[in-house]
Amino acid sequence: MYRVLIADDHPLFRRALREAVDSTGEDCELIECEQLDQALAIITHQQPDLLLLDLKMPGSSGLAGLAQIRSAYPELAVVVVTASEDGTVASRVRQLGALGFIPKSASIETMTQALRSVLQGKLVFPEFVSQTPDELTRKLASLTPQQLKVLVLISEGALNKQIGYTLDIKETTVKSHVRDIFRKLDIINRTQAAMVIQQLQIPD
Amino acid sequence: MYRVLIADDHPLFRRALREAVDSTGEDCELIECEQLDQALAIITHQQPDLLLLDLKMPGSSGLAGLAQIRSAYPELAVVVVTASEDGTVASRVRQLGALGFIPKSASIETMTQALRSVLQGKLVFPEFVSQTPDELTRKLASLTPQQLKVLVLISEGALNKQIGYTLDIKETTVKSHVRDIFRKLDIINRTQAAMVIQQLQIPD
DNA sequence: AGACTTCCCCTCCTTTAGTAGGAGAGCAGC
DNA sequence: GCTGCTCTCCTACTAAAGGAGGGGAAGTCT
Repeated sequence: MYRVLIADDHPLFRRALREAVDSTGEDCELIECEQLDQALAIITHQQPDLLLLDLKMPGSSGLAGLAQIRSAYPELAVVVVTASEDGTVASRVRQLGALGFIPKSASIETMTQALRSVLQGKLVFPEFVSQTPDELTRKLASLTPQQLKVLVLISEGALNKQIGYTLDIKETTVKSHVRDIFRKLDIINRTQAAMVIQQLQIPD
Repeated sequence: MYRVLIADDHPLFRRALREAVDSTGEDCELIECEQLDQALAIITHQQPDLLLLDLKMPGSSGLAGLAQIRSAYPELAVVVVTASEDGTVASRVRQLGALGFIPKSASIETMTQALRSVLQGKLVFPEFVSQTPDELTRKLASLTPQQLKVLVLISEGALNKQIGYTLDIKETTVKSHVRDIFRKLDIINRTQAAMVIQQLQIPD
């Protein structure tokens, strides 16, 4: 009995994913949400076994969300389902520890088969996915969950004080995180930090 | 007798553009360059009548470069030639005052015809180009040439001091420009300024 | 000539950012 | 137990950013 969370802002596509999950023949309880922060809340409280994640959702499009989830819940199995066919995106998804990458152009049957493979413990990625590690992704994966949260808020133009308020920590703590982030990403100020996140966005 | 500057980093495509210009039947002197800063230098010193500009060149991909050129040399005729087929990009190009938008997928004959039309004073844009003004582009177009230079440097993570050194102006002057930029763009800090530029990047 | 814009520079001031170094609590794994 | 990691918070400091306001020079446009 698996608990599966589908995170996608598109209702029709959620339906397609439901079908694909049902067709695997596994006994699955389905949960759905439309936004990344909803997904994070559900993961915390309901502890699903598998997450089907769209990379482009309102509020947070890109790999930062995946990095946050993977960092905070390393035991959770994640399969990325996205409209992007980009090879760079797929290999970064792999590097961040996702178990599969399914293009939205795939048929329901293909998705079903891919999900079956993942549930059997196999990795499911397109052949063209590069194996060579990406520097940027590697650095991103080295950040702790809290550091990723801070980084995302920096990239939204937030002040340290605002970040502290949002995460309910002191501004001095924020500064500590910021300094550690700079060191890990090998940058010197928050403007550059913001651009790291921007580079991980998924183009429309 | 027209002086035409071709700014594109792809040699084969520059050749195609040369052919297209030659085929117009106009008497044209051709100049070529591969990077945006080269283009800016050539415009300053050789004062071409027409610029064929690729949006994606090493160093500066996106609409910021076009905005800089349009702002600094409003009399120069610019035709954007790009691999992007995106409608948003095309309408922004139009809003920034370019005279034409030619997809790289077009045939040489199509390009030739488009260039003829532009030389006759016509605007050449795909039909799907939206007419409704884009807020972001409107704000960007309101910046002075120097402010655009400062904005681009901000988006590269440069300090005010570095910007002053690069543009050979005092840091206090940089601060004045920065403040004016914030007011025009309706933002409050340089991190947000950097993301404005990032949003105008051309996706790969 | 007058109005206007742009650019440059200035002072004075407050706030924010960033550096350096340390330290305690909690928690997982060995 | 011990180690290591993470998160938290602290002090004290320097550097950078940002706000308000003004002023002068050069050019353009009417």
